[in-house]
Amino acid sequence: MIGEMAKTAYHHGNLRAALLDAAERLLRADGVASLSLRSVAKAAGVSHTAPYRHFADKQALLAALAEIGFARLRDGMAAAAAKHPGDPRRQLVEAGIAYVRLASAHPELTHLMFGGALPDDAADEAQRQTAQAAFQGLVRIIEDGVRAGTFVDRPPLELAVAAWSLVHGAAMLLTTGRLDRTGLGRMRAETLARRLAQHLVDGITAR
Amino acid sequence: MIGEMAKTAYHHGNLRAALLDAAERLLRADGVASLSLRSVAKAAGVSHTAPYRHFADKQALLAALAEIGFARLRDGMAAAAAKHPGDPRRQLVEAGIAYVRLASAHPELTHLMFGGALPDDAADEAQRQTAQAAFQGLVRIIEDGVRAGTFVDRPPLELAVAAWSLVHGAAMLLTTGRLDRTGLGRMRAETLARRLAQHLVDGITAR
DNA sequence: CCGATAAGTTGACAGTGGAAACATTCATGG
DNA sequence: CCATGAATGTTTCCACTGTCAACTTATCGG
Repeated sequence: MIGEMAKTAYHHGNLRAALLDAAERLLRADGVASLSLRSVAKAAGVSHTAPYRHFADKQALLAALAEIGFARLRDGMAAAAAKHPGDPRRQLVEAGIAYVRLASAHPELTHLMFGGALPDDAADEAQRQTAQAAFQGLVRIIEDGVRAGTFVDRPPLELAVAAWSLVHGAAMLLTTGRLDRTGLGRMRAETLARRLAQHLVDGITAR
Repeated sequence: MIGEMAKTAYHHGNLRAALLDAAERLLRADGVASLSLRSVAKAAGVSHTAPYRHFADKQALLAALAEIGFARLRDGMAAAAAKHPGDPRRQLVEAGIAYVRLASAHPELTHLMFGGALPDDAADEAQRQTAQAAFQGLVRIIEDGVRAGTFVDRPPLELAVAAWSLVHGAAMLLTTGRLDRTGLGRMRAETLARRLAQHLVDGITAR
């Protein structure tokens, strides 16, 4: 522990992490619309331009926050796969549940990650890679399932996109309150996810 | 044509519609992040506070814009159902295609409608009803299919939410560029939608 | 015709993201 | 051990934003 953690102990200690932490709290509390760089700085106890020593601009901070979310997603996918080794169908359902659960536990962060609030190219390379890794968790489950003959003989990518779309759509509809009027909005996110995922698994199971 | 169109012909002609039109153009061009009320007003050729004569605030204008999008979605769902009368499976696939096509034709508007940019309660009652009507298009297709024994005997609402989630997720992933790295991103939206929808239709078809 | 009112304008204000110039602190090699 | 340069943080400033209040103008019903 000589010099490797150099970045962490300057003036503030570890402002970068503190800013991301404050930003996530404010995001959860007030939504992305009313999250200002200045409020983040204030919450972290620094001046309103201090963040610029750690992030190129506001978008960069939000992108870093989004990447944290993608990393959680990636870990959730991996954990779901590890939970039912050798059983791709259960793995897939479990992954779907994890996806929806994470999203509904952090709705505002999810909207930041996927809502297009990052105007377009704001996604840096690191973020894209982390997001890709999360998706690969699904792809791997499905590749295994196709190889084992559990799932239909279709391009695994296509099946993975179908699965991803389903759980992603459910997550987004849930977290934006679009299901509130349907009577299913009050269902526990996990329960809903399990039922929806099961329909797709039925659809892609080899017959 | 005496007095019923009273609201349309004052000073500007029909500023409300002109504002929504300008807003949609700017939205498409620059994204939601850089869409300012002032730029909308300028594009419509009026002063920067003129919009307040027609919308309570910026959120209200955006909400009205979103409702236009939901109305298109509702009409698209209805048209898809009308295209294959008596064949719920094709109706459902067609509805999915229409959904994804509309979204990828108007990505920024889609993000406005679903991305959580309207902070929370900004959805007025009219908008919620229009959105609900769009969803009902799906529900009706599925109710018919369940009644006819085409689809599995599950609550139609549950099946409809599954279908909605799938196409909605596909639309969001497509329009946020999340599929670009997968190799399926370049596929025509309609083709992708058809394949994905087919998997779900397979899943909910009675066996 | 005329007054009420809807529609649009002008000017102000606080809050925002960001740039520039300045100040402070650290970590290190002479 | 300490000066020096880079990393970190602050102050000040600016253009722009959403919104409010007060004002002007066009329109329509009596």
